[in-house]
Amino acid sequence: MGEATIRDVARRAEVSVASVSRALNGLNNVRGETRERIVAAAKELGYVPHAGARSLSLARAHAIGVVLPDLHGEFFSECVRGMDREASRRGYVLLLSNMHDDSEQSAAALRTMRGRVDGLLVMAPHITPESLERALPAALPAVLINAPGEVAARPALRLDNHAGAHAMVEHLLAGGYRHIVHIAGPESNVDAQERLQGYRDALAALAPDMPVRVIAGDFNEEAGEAAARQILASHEPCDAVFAANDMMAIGCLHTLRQAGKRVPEDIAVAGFDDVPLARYLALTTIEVRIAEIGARAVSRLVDMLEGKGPGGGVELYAPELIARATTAARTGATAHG
Amino acid sequence: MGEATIRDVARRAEVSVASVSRALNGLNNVRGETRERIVAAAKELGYVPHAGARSLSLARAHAIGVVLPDLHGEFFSECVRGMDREASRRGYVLLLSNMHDDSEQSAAALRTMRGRVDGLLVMAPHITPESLERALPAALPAVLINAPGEVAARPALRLDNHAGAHAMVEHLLAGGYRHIVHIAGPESNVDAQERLQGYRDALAALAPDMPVRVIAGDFNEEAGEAAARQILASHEPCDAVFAANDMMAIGCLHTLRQAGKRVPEDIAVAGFDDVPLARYLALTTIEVRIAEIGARAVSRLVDMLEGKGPGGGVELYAPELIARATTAARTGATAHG
DNA sequence: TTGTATGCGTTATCAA
DNA sequence: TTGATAACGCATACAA
Repeated sequence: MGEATIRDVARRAEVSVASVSRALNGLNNVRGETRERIVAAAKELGYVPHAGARSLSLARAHAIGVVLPDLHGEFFSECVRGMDREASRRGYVLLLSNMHDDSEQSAAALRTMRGRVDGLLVMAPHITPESLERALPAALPAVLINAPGEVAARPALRLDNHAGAHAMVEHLLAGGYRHIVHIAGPESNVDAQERLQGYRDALAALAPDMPVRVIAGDFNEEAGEAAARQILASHEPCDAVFAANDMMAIGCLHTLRQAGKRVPEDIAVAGFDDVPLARYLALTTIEVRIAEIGARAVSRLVDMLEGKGPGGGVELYAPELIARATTAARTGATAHG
Repeated sequence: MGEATIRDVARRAEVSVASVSRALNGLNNVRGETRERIVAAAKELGYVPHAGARSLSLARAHAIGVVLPDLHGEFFSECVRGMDREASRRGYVLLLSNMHDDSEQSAAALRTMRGRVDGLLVMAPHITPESLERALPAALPAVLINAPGEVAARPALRLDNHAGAHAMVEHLLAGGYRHIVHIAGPESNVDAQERLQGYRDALAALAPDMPVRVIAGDFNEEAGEAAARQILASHEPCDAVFAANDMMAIGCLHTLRQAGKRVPEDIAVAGFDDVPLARYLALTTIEVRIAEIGARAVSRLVDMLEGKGPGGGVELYAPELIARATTAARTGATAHG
């Protein structure tokens, strides 16, 4: 009942399995006529090599394990899309596993990868370096994406959140905004941490006299709405909001407008990520080319696997600011407002 | 250098590999004291079973191959998320492969799955049943999602596009709209075909005196923009547009508004899919619970693999209409206009 | 150029 | 209760 094996092909072509293997793998030490017979037999039987057996024999699975957290939709798919594109280009398959917040589950996810993949791509913005290092099989090559801190000299790709946040604060100041409030992401999330720090540092460097004001959030839209209500209720001045991601910015935007505020005339709003929604709402944000990062991560990992590169080092990806209507410059504003 | 194998554990515990296998797999025919020694040795060596070897021996990989087309972002991720959730719940891993339009690549994608997975989940709204049947390994259980036609009695999950489109036309007519134009999706896409047919059938059944007018599209925003321009330039009456998906509806919506049309006062607009954007633009649409479909597909496949179900048959998923502002009822409208 | 035999890491069968 | 050993499907060193 099962599929044809290499032995069936050998029998049909009246040769040994070794010859079949050689012929089908394109080795040159096989006579032309023999090869033809083998190829014909394989075709007739619809023979497809058993990848599992093959990888056991070769000690290469030509598969890459991908461990991602529960990302926001668009982000997740774009990342996987970029990875898949590069992986299939280089002859690898992707083994996917969502990593849930539970670090126990994460470890289990990593374990099931053993013996199925040649290397790992791990995005873990919320796991401590220590527990990540513990869960990561030492012998398995891995590329880390947006992991906090340095993990055991593993090659890593990181979004330059700090630079992005810095650029955004600079942009707002240049537009004439002075009292910039930051809605932060989850404290345990390294992206959120770096964006917050970028905000702080930019303010300290470019407008040291202006107040630093941070409202806690969790990357969800509701947090943005709550922050907006807090800002509206407060008596402290605020002419611009910089949220740590677009979803919070969007929630904030809506709540402000519903309360009768004009954006950006009364108060500017900016986000981070450039989700598709951002374009439609004309929300100023920071573009994160996540698909590109995913593809690059695969490329680096495959280079390692094939001994083509040293692998080491952290690569930083600079995101780009997309200025839109929600932060249009105040009339008469100058760069040094 | 490599990871510890079962033999290393056996050596360390001073038992045979057979005992190690038994102990670690929870068989009861192993003495308590022996089991403890084995477990201890495994832990000390950080032993993790080699899934590849295991699946070769068991003839079960505990992996599911997922072949998806190049879906719109949110759709793709939601689908995979639903699948992953159910798969990990039932102890399976997902092997992912984007299937590009090229049917050659698709066949290749399916081939690389052989020997790695126990079953297949295939979403192929744009491949003919014949070529899909040809590419599908006969011996591999598979569940089809939104595949055109019946493929070799494979169990299938399908979105009831026809019912969704029908419901939308009914909704528009009830709102007092009479001249409803449909912007179709790609001709080769079965979802698009069914939505178009639903539109035709609903109109024929509920408003046979009203004109059927279809503008060709391709599911992209630009097609919606082009359709809007066509509608604006035309002298034929049109008070509602029903696009085969949200992206085209959104493109249409923007172009109409930019041309000074009021929506829905001058012309109503509706889509299909309920992408996140739709909510923000208050676009009436049809909600497609794609994650649920993905999870259900996994569930059915695993049932088949574990002999728990017959598997056969086509399951239809009824989508739900989400009425929003872009199709608000005309003042004074009645259900029978 | 071809075939034989061994190993990849596991599980399962059969004896002991 | 344990151990030796034959699969699983393939690739490859070595012989012929």
